[in-house]
Amino acid sequence: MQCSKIDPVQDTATIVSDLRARGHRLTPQREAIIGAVLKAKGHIVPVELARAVQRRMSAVNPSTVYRTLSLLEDLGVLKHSHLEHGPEYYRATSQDHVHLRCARCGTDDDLSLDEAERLKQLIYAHAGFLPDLSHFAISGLCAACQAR
Amino acid sequence: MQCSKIDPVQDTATIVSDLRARGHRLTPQREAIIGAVLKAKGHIVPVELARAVQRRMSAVNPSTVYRTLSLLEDLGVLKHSHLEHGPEYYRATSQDHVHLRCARCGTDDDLSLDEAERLKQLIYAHAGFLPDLSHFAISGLCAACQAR
DNA sequence: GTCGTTGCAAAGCGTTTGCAACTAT
DNA sequence: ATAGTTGCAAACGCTTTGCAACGAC
Repeated sequence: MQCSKIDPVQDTATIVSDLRARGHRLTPQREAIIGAVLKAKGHIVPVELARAVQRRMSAVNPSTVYRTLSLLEDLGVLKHSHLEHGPEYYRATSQDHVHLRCARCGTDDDLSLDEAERLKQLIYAHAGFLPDLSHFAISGLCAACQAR
Repeated sequence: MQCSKIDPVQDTATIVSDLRARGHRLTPQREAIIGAVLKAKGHIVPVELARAVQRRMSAVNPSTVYRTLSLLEDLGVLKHSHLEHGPEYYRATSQDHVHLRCARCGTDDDLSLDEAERLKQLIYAHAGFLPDLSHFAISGLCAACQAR
């Protein structure tokens, strides 16, 4: 229930030395990609990053971008997210609800309408942002799987 | 621990008559696909549904499944979700945070750590489900865009 | 010079589309 | 008989992979 993770500032220098410590090399392409990654706020969508990098550096092959992203994941600079990969369609009749899916056992559950409403309020209280909860999935661990 | 879902029952019969009302036809393939859609709880991932249908009915072409899903969307049986399409990677150093993205203007915002923590608590209170908020994006409308 | 890295091209996967054959009505 | 539907094959966009050339060290 804690979320006090210290956020070590990750600068190019640190990443590059981690890279070298593992016997990897710094190439102009990697420099550009790392730069783009650090500049990105929030999430990183591979295709978009690939395009962004290519805009700055004429000819970086997409495969290089993909390979570098996965290298950065190995180095611990990036993490892969399965969270938002998912559903494409949902039943039109279903009311706003928040779907909970256990990442380990795959069990699905929903917040009650009341709980969903409170969640909505909580978010709305932040600068009046109105979330679209018409369909919403949150990944995590169910009680049973946490115990294991 | 179940929540009260008041899911207006959408049965095959209703869907089929809507279908016909629009001048569409009922084929064995569509029957199978509709059956699978109704059986699905929660979200529907096209590829998975396609495979599920093919398991039951030897030779349904994937394109038929895709076309039927989009037809069902036209009929209002399904809705398309853009919500969870997105990010693949996120910075490993970033703290748990909840990302808010305005669907209209694209502005990004984050809940404060405190707000994120309360959101986590709220979800945790439901059957002890521990959400993974390490990276999380919620779509909706920012205050400015609601006004427009 | 070594060996990690790159670009290229080909292949993979999910999805879309054109078209001729089929079939529910 | 008349459209709406289907399967097939081709095409598409994103991603991965094998391989030879390249270049950081």
